[in-house]
Amino acid sequence: MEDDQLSATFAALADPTRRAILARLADGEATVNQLAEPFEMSLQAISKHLKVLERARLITRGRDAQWRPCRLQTAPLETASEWIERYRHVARDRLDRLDKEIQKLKQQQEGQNHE
Amino acid sequence: MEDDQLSATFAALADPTRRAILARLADGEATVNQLAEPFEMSLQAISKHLKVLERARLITRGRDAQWRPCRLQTAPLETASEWIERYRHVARDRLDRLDKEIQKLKQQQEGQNHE
DNA sequence: TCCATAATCAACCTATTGGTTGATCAACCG
DNA sequence: CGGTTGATCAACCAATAGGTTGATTATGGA
Repeated sequence: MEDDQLSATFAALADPTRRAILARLADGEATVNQLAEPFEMSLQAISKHLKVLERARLITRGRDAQWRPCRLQTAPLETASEWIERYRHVARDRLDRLDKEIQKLKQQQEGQNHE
Repeated sequence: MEDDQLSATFAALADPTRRAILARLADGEATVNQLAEPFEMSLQAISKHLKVLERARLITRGRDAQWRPCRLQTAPLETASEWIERYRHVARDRLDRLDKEIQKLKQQQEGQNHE
């Protein structure tokens, strides 16, 4: 896990437990115990996962008596998505240009055949 | 790093060196030495990064004499992007619904004030 | 006040990451 | 053939990840 924001976001997303937690939080706030309920592992392990998500700014935590409700933050997801889309599109556009060049070369070859 | 494809993709993206390599490959094929050139670290370290990217299916490698040209594969990027977008939208839609409910409650309150 | 509940802190353990250096393999070229 | 270049393999190392158990903190309720 690296120090920059984008690396922290992707590292946080690279664990299925944490992704499941985020998926749950997309439906609304939840406490630590509620989030831990579906998993086999200890509450402390979930607490550690939440700390990772918090440091990656993917969640924020409030205070309601002894409960600490977790809330999803979508801003880092947006940044991560933008990074991915950017390079997907660069690659796609490049392939499109290559395709056009090939078409052009084929046409030129056609022309030569007819001479 | 986990065994499932999505975890492997995100884990691969969680390193700035690997992201820079992918960014370079979005512009077209490159050999290991070409990819290593901008970095301070050893060629072997880059080779390891490429192995991570290959296992995550983010790149494929050909054979051209003693060169091993690397090529970007966008399919895993698409899957990763879809995962992120899905939960961003779930969260956004939920907030929209909450907003509408609040509007409705406000209107009801208005009505009561006028009785 | 005393106890139960929610959650975190602390110490520990094992496996993995991300880097190093040195040796090796594979292909071309004089 | 022998040397050079491109790249990987192997062994090693320090730091981190992801889990455990046990102790601790904070709040609410009888």
